[in-house]
Amino acid sequence: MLRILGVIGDKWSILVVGTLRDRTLRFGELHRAVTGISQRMLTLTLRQLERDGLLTRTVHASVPPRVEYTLTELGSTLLTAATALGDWAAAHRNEIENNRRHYDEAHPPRARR
Amino acid sequence: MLRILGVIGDKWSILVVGTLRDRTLRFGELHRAVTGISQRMLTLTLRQLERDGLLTRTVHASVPPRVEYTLTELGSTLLTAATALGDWAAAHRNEIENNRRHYDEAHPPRARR
DNA sequence: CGGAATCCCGCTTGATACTG
DNA sequence: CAGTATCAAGCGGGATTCCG
Repeated sequence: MLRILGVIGDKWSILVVGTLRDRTLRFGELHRAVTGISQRMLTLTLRQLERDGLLTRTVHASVPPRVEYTLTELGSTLLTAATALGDWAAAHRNEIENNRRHYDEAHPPRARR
Repeated sequence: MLRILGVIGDKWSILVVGTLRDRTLRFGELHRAVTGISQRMLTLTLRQLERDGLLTRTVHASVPPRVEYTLTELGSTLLTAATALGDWAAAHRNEIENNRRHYDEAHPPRARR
C-alpha cells in the first residue's frame, strides 16, 4: 500500500499530473508550468509516472526533438481522488494556519540559557 | 497550498492519523501500532499534527506519566479526504504493479559496457 | 530540445544515551 | 513512560556538463 501511495508521496507527482489535467504538454512546457522543479526532478518524476501507467510518453522523430506527455485514463482517476485532498487543503487552509500561529505563540522556541 | 499538503506529504503523518481513527492512544501504544517508526520520528510527527490542530495531546499528571493523543474534528475530516486516495490505491494496486512490471521488462537496466 | 551522467552539499532520519 | 539531546550517515535533489 505504501508503495502505491508513494506515487503521491512525492510532491512533484501530483503537480505534474495536475498540470496535465486537460492538455498534452511537451517536456519544456511542463518544465515552465511546474514552477520550481528542476530538469532532473521533472525527468525522474515523469519516468515514475510513465512506469506506473499514469501518463504516456510520445516521442516524435523530428528536429528538434518533440516529446509529449499525456495523462492516461488511470492518471485521470488518480486526479479525481487527489482532488478530494486538494479541496480539503483549500477548505481548511486558514484554519490550519491559525492553529499553527496559536501553537507557536503558546510554544515559543527555547531561549538560550 | 504546498505548505498545507505537506501535512500528508510526510508518510508517517497519515499512518499516525489513520491509527487514531477510532480510538485515543498513548504514546507507547502508537509507537507499537505504527510499525517501523522510530521514537524520534513519532515525537516529531505528533508535534506537527498537534501544531496543525489535527490531534490533541493530553498529559495526565501521574506516575508513570500518561500522555494521550486524540484525533480532532479537523483530523477526522482529513482522514475522510485521505481515504479517497487510499481507496484509489487499493482499487488500482494490481493495475499499477502490472504496469511497473511491463515497464521494467521493456526498459531493462543499462548493462555494463 | 530532451534528456543522461556526475558531483556534491544539506537535510532528514536512525541509533544511542540521558532525563523529568 | 514519554520524551529530549547529540551525532553520524544516507540519500534526495540542485547545479553543472555533455550527448543524440
